[in-house]
Amino acid sequence: MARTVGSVGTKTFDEVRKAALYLFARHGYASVSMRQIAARVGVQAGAIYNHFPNKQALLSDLLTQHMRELIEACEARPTSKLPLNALEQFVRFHIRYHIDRADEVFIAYMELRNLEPENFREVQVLRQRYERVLRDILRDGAKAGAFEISDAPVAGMAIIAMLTGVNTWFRYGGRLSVSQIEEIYVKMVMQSVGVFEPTALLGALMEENA
Amino acid sequence: MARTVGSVGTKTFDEVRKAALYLFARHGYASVSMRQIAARVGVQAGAIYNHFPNKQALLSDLLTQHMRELIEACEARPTSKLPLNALEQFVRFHIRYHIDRADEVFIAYMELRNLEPENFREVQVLRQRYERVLRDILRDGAKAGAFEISDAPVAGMAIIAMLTGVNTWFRYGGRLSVSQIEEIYVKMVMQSVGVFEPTALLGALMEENA
DNA sequence: TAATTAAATGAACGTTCGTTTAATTATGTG
DNA sequence: CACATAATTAAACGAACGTTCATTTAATTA
Repeated sequence: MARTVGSVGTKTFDEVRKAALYLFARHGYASVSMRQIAARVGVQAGAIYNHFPNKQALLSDLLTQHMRELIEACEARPTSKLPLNALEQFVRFHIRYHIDRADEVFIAYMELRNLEPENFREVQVLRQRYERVLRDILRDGAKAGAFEISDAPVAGMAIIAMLTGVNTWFRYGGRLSVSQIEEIYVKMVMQSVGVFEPTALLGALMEENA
Repeated sequence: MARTVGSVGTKTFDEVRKAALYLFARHGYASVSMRQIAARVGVQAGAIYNHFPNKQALLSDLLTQHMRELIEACEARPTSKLPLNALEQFVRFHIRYHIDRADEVFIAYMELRNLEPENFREVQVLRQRYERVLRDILRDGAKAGAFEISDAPVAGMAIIAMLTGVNTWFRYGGRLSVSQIEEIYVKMVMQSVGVFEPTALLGALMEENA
């Protein structure tokens, strides 16, 4: 096997992905050498080329794979017909997923510019598909009078930025639990779109984690 | 002059800073070579070392300088005693400043990890001083009953992430003007902390840009 | 005008980079 | 067990990296 991302799922393939993810997230794509990745796997640099044609393919694989899994998980999330509940469910999903996959999320934002044009476009399309989920919830909710927002696209970008920002400061073992953080963000997002009364769903979950 | 950041304010010094800012923002610190920076200035790579001792000092200078100017501008912004107005003024300042200095803001977030420990700490201290401004507004406002927030530190980080996120999508000449974007974000932030009625200040500015 | 200093050049330094190649080892199938 | 194939190693490639340095050029001061 050589010159292509083909040995999917084999032991070394997965270990190379994992090592690259770890190192890219901590030091950045451009600062990490193939030799460093190989050393972390316990192998020589040349061995990586049996699983990935080059360094760029390794980055591209990590990013597109992450975006695909994000979308897949997002489509499998619980969703209500009520815009209000749908938004809350999206927020909970996004916060949880982005805390669980901190490294993947981080490089998906930081290393976009190190993707060659074709790979960049592929990731960009996937990202836009994800952002559209929230934008549609907001648009439908605004149309139904459930939300008080000036502009659904901007509101969507603002909310995603707010939520994803949790990754820049959250660390396990800190002052707040994941559940507590989730509640804080849910409340802020709901309020930001003009929803002030706790919903049944919101109220029940706040009791649960009180 | 050599081996130190000493030729501050000279022509080439400023041009090197500007070229580095431009290139770091677009391609990332690690991906930009001293030769590329020099070429953009119209000079040979060695000439840069008459103004900066090394590449790291160039990055560090850009980041600390940016943070200092941000804090200086922040301290010069209009500020009300009323938490509600103070928050609105902070939001307007932050949005404007971060749209005006897109490149500086971008590298201040993206290239932190490429700073050596000592330089990193310096920038981090400045960043925390800035974040504290918003946190104090939120804390005081919450104490006075002006805001409906669960946790001032988290709310502060969430709001800053939301506002700074404008840099990832805003481009001049787009669908919305800077003023319109400012209004949208002001409204979202005020609502996110539980403020729903347009204030006098908010109302007046919305009229102005209607 | 002469002396001094600053700035820039152009070549070179040692090192590291991503990647390739030939030889060797491991693996799995008849 | 033999044999084919896949995986890995160790060495090497040319290119590019940050940085240094002797020297030249330009500007300033004496």
